[in-house]
Amino acid sequence: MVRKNSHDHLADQSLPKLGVTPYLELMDKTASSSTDRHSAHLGLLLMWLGDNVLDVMDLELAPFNITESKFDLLLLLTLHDGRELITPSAIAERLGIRRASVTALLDWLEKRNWIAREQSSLDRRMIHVSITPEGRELVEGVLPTFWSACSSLVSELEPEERRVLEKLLLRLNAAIERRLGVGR
Amino acid sequence: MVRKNSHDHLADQSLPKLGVTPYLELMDKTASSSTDRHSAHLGLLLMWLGDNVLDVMDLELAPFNITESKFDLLLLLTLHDGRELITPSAIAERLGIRRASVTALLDWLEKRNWIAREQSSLDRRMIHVSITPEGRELVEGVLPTFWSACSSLVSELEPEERRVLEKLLLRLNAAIERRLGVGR
DNA sequence: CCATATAGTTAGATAATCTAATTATAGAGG
DNA sequence: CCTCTATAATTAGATTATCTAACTATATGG
Repeated sequence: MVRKNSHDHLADQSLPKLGVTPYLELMDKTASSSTDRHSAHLGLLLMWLGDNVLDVMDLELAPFNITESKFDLLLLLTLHDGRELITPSAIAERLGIRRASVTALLDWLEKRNWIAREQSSLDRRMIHVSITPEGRELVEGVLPTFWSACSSLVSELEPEERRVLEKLLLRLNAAIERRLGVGR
Repeated sequence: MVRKNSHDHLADQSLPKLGVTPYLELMDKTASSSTDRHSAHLGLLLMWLGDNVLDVMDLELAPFNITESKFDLLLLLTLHDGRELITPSAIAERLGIRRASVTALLDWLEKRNWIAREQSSLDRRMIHVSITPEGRELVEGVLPTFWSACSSLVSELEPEERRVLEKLLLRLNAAIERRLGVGR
């Protein structure tokens, strides 16, 4: 959600950076007694980081005129390509959104000729969604940037630190996916 | 972005969960030679986790009929309250969005009487934005849930692991904020 | 063969963003 | 003191990503 575009003049006025301290003071006054302060502090940090991470990714993909969500869908189609019949319903279930929302995404991608819809001959209520050669070409063009953007997120850390972080994030993510009922 | 609401029947058809392996295979084929595979893998995981973390937070705040973005703004006003003059321009700069977008957010919050606008007497082009007693009341009502939601994100980990994670996330976040030119 | 369930779409809404244009005010230079 | 330009905020109009509810077409079980 955070984005800063160049032109359009910004205010001279600017708010001083508070850092995390005022948040922690507020937490002391307002958190339930059953809430662990250290955990909440870490969770807050994780949320801020999550926000920033998604901003970086959208910023990196912006030059390709595609958002992370749409690219994610094309990647899904790429990875399942040829393996199973992909329907809008299945996509909706996987992405955790409504079928109507998938229709909108597919309309957008189809208009650019990156995906194709084909009526299933077995059950004519169903639509088979597939990525087109042009879609595959786009994905191929974007992927090197995508991977380097992923990698740049953690370039700050030493190899050993990355191994430690990976173990921790895997566990956190598994727990959260269980909670949300999603998963890739 | 991922949300699953109850009613509305979902497809029987469902895509098998692929896990991370096909992503890594694809990475081997499509990443630039200068991209470190382990880093990219970790970054991918960080992005997925970021997405899930934001979903959890919005899900936890949903019962209060406020989104994370709007709550974030109210929190900003709370923390700066009385300290400095807060203008729409300053908010736009801090949140990394345009002034026009801030106008829309403020309209929404003002309609609910959670913030107030007052023309500055020093420079009558400027608006002083402040949180109202009702706004403060809302924030107080939401904060216990907010902190417990933060804390729940990392409840999976042991205290020692949390300390390790905190050190790593602080460094990652500092680097990313520098890159995006944002910060709290 | 009909009732009901399912797949997908359409219509219409909301949220969060954007750009470009507009209005009002401030301030600087002649 | 007047005018020009810069700045603050808003408005108008657009896009993206979501939602719910209603609709259409098809399948299937009794």
